[in-house]
Amino acid sequence: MTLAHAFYDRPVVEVARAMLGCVVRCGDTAGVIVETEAYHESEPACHAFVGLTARTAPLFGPPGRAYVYRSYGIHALLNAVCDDEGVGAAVLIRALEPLQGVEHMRLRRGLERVEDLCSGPGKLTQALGVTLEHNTTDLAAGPVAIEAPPPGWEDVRVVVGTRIGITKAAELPWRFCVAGSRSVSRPWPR
DNA sequence: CATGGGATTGACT
DNA sequence: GTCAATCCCATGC
Repeated sequence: MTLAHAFYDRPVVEVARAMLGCVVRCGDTAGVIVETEAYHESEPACHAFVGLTARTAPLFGPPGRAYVYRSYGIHALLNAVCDDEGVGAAVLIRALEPLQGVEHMRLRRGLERVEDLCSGPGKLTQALGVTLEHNTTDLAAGPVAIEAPPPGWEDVRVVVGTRIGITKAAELPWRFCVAGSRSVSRPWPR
């Protein structure tokens, strides 16, 4: 069962935390979200900080859509657009624990270790086959879909920390990890 | 129209 | 620990 649009239509920090334990599915591959970060137009680390442009338009669109963009000219990064339409905000999905289609992930990644398949925002898109083509697609309907937590993932313990890889507004505690997961992009903060 | 800088990763010292 | 790869796009002249 995919998450309804209403799930995303609330403050982005709240959604970022609630997305832990949920499932991202694309084709025959799927994984459980174990790390997220929140981004909001009010702070300069968010792409939407510069206002409405061709690039940032998806961020201001209706909640529950995907925002996929190219990072460092190489990687595709997957976000879920949140908050009311007209507000630029999204949750960056930073890491998954592989759930289904592990062999397909290994093929796409060229790696064997399960912990290395989706332990980073650029890694998980490669493992699941998420590309820029999926930008603005509906996360409640697919082809990239987000589903409610499977059994055992409904009430995960959460660790909060500061966001990674940014230079602006780096002090905000808007990074959320599942405590104890070995698939996070970096060791969870203490 | 030219330029600079990333919400990263993997290879290498 | 360091560093290059690589390209879109926001910004400034």
